[in-house]
Amino acid sequence: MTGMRDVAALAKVSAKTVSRVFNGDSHVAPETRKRVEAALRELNYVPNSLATTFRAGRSPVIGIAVPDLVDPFFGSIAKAVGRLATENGMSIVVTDLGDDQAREQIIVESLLSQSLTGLIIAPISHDQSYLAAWTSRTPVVFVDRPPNRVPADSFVEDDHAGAHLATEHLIEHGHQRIAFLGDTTDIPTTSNRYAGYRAALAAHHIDFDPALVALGAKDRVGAAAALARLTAVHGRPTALFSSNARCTMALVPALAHSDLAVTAFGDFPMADMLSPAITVIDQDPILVGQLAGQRIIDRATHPGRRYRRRNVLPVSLIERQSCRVTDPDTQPSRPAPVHERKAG
Amino acid sequence: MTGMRDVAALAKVSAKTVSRVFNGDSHVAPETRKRVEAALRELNYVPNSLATTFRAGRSPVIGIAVPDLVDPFFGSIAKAVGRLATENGMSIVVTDLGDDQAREQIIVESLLSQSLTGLIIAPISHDQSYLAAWTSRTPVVFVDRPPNRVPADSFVEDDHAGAHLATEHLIEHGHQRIAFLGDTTDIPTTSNRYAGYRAALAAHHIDFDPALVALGAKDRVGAAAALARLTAVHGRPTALFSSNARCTMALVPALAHSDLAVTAFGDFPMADMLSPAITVIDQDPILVGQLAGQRIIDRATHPGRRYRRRNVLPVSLIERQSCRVTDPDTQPSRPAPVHERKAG
DNA sequence: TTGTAAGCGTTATCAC
DNA sequence: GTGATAACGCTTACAA
Repeated sequence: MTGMRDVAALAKVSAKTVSRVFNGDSHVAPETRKRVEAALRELNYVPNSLATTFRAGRSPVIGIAVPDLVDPFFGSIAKAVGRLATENGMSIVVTDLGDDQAREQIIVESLLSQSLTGLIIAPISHDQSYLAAWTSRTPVVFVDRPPNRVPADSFVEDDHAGAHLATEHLIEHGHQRIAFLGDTTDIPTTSNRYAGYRAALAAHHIDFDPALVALGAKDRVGAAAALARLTAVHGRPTALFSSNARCTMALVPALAHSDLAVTAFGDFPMADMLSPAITVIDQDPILVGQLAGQRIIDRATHPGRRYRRRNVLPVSLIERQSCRVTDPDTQPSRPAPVHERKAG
Repeated sequence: MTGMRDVAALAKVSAKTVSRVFNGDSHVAPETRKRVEAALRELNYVPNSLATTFRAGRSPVIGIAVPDLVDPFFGSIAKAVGRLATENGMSIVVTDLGDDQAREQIIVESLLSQSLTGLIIAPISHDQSYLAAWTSRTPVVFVDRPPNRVPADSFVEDDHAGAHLATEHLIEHGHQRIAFLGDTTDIPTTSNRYAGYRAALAAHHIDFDPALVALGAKDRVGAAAALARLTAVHGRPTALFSSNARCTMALVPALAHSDLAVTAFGDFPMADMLSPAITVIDQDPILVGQLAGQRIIDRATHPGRRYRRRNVLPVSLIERQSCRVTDPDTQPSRPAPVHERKAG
């Protein structure tokens, strides 16, 4: 590989002058600059970014750790951060945390040990206190899920309000026996939504029935089992609130054989094309990614400045048909927009 | 940050010995090793990976450039490579190429200038000759789409056979007027599938009708327009082959108002839950990712060795209902498996 | 305006 | 078995 020394030799200047020219330093004689530029071009100089990065002491890279990269929600976040990074001459390293909570710390610390410009994380464990040792060196921003046992920036959706909205929507459609479906209330996202669900029931003076809470719906088998348990309950539910998109997608097959009205937290591709089309709480992953990425850049650029730590983004309800399954006299509205799969 | 010199001072040895201990070199007296290990632990030594990487001259990172990270097909590839990378102590940098062909080279070269261990790419342009300058330093593996104007490893699905299979399947269901839907035959993936489609027609002595080829179906609007054009044709089609998952997803809304039988190249989440469930050619993005990632590792580990450049992976047909829309007397088979959205 | 020297943290070389 | 020294390619500090 041809380095600055080679260019310097060809242009008959010192390596430092080549550095100056390459980095646009103004204190170079036009004459010299021209010679150096010619040499740069002739040798097709490409800087050794490993050396530059080493010298700078920090890598122009934003790390992203999410539970599941294939989930379009997290995929969109990564994509949005990626675009922002590219615009700022940086790149992104992406890690899939999977679902083994015990591995989170190892994976994340291996990311952090790379002297990144910043880290964006949607954690899967209940304790990110291990981050405390890193945050002074590397800005960390939480997305979708708030930090546990460590102070850090976060951009999360309004889980409570969204769940309240979704549950209330079912109540307004005349339902009183409304089930809650989730994977695990272990993660704050789900527990917040659970709280929102209960708050909506309470606000409408509907008694909460623990028998209507079904967890473990992380795949199709689990969702079918959960649904079976629910319909076996004495005083079976007439409606169901699914607390996240993954559950909802897992639920879809079982739903086909059911007459439950449904609202769900989180839109997903094709949700509007199912029968019935699913009424959902819509989030904005692209915005989340943009805000989180921008925060990393801001923190890295102005280390001193103060920022709002906790940021809650509003959500909205997209009404489709699934909320009125047992409410058939109402006109179906036309399908509302859904996140489309598209590039760019 | 505490470095090897600090550890060395504490353990009263040289930095080199610390390096030896830390890297498990056997030529260290047990006595010394113990002292050093204690010091390492006491100072909580974390190596400066920037320095290590700089010294090594190459970054333990696999680059991935795909058209669209949110597309579950590419997302799965990235995820599979990521797992492999983690298992080998590496990470992945991911870039979304978007759909601006002109930017591909800039984006990819900015990746390559980082001295990666290797690059996995699903290109969007027609010319990757710019890679020639890099391949001697960095192994490059193409996925999903073969290289253009540059020799390189590739792992692609059997586009021709898959399209042939899908088209033939419609023919076997009694269709003679079969349309081809795509975004652009510009990319080899689609043109290969187009060829497979035509070959199937020819094999069954069905005349090819150019009026039944509809392109530009890259989003819902485009797909609806394409479908409208097709149904306006004299001797309108009774069936349609959609040449990629993106088109198919875009087509779904329009399909609801149509009686076309459909087969499609590429499975996607919820394809089995639509009405009708879409019969698809199934690919295996996880396998693609594993093979491509392994090839990068192999090439990096054994630079001399020779490998098979062109690798074509078999595809299979998953029969659902959409292929028999105008063939209603046949029994619908039960839904076949689909790539589920799941972590881990 | 330009060049020299030093150093970023790690590891390879080669003495001891 | 252990350590001094140099080197990776670049940039900062300082000198000329």
